[in-house]
Amino acid sequence: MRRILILAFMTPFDEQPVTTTDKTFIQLRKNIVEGVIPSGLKLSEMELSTKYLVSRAVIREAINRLESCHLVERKANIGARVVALTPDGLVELYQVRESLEGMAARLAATNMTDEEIADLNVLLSSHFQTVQTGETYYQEAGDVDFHYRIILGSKNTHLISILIDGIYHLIRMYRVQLGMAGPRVTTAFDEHKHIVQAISNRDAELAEILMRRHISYTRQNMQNILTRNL
Amino acid sequence: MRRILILAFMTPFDEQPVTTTDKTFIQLRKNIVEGVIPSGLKLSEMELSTKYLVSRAVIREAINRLESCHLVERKANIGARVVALTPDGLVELYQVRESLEGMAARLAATNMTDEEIADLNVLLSSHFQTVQTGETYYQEAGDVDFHYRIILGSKNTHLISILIDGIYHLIRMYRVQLGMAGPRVTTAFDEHKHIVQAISNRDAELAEILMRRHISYTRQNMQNILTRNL
DNA sequence: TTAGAAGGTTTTGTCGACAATATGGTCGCA
DNA sequence: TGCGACCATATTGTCGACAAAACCTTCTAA
Repeated sequence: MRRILILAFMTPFDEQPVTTTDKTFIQLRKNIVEGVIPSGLKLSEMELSTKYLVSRAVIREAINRLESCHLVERKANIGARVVALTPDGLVELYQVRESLEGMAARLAATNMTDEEIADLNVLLSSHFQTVQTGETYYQEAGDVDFHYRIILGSKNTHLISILIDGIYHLIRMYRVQLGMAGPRVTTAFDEHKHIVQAISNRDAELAEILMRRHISYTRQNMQNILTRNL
Repeated sequence: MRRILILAFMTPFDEQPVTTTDKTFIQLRKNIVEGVIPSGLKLSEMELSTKYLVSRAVIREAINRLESCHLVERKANIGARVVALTPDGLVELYQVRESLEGMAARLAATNMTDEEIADLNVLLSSHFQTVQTGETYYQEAGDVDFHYRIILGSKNTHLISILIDGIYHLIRMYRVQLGMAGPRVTTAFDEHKHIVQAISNRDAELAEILMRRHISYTRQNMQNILTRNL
């Protein structure tokens, strides 16, 4: 049930949009992450308000939220534009991600309930099956779900907020727009497995080390693709 | 010149307020951090707009920014209230801080220019002198300045943003409202000195270890005071 | 020809009013 | 007496218009 939502919208978290601003924000974010609104573009409030059939106030508030996610940059009296994707930016982003998700894995090894860990193992099994079928879209969703569960398992609200509200959409933006369908998916599975084992053993230090290494590999992989494409 | 600003407003960074929203946001943030607007209070948009002599739209946007800093929590159709300060929240906050500032110190050891490191040593010396005079207000400002320089020295925009825009005001809120005038100031000086030495030697690993330890000590100190006060 | 100023145009910032939702109190009923 | 529905009130969400700032074009002068 919950996974269906994940696959459908790729916004795995119960951020139920209640106001029109919420809906507009989520729609804009989706379009930016997926490149429908291209990187670097100036966001005109008037234009967007006619396009999305809402008032300028709604657009303004949505843009403010996008700025909080670091998906757009805003200058007073000038306007907002979608962030540029650069190799340096990718490195900076992954430096932060490595540190924070390493920490998340460490905390998760201590703070996840036995039930949550059991669920994580179930997820890993189902992930293993889809890996064998070779459906990259499902793999991507599975990967995101895996990381999200560990982040939530840290039980640290600040950490969760920084990662999920703050940098995960940007990570996905790099992935999608650089065309990372991922030759690394199958190898990443083994890394996931070892991380889950460490968490199951409540080995916090090892979980952190393995997670950092896992993300470091991912970064190297992305950098390779990035330089190859340039 | 720059330090005068720091001492005057305790907002050490060139966030020049240009719009009235900027000014209102900064004013509200200051009042929340310093407890003039008490923790847990509901923020009424109408009330604030009459109090600060600006329109509701300005207040709304300011509140949105406060939410981005995690200084208020907002619920759709209900409203925003100032965050509560709890022992658990403090621990979570410092877990994140330790990880991120440790990383900042590591990156700073690599990325700071020789000139910036020289400036940091100058700051340390002047800090040493003020420590001897025993002026806690200056000491606090000096401490903040020290940490800010290292954070900026990391040259990682995400890290800088998360720490300075995101969690530093909340840290200061805990400090101010728990009355941390700080018996730890003088001992902290030695820790600062060793961190600067590591950075001067371009020893990234050591800088991270020392910074993490420094922040861990600070956390323990605050937890002691917090439990003592309860 | 180019640099700079002036004015018109476009865009963002701010405002007050209306619509929709939540809150609080009262009444009725079991 | 206690619980739930209903209505009045208050608060937030959304909108369109006005004010102010940035931009673009054109014109002038060195």
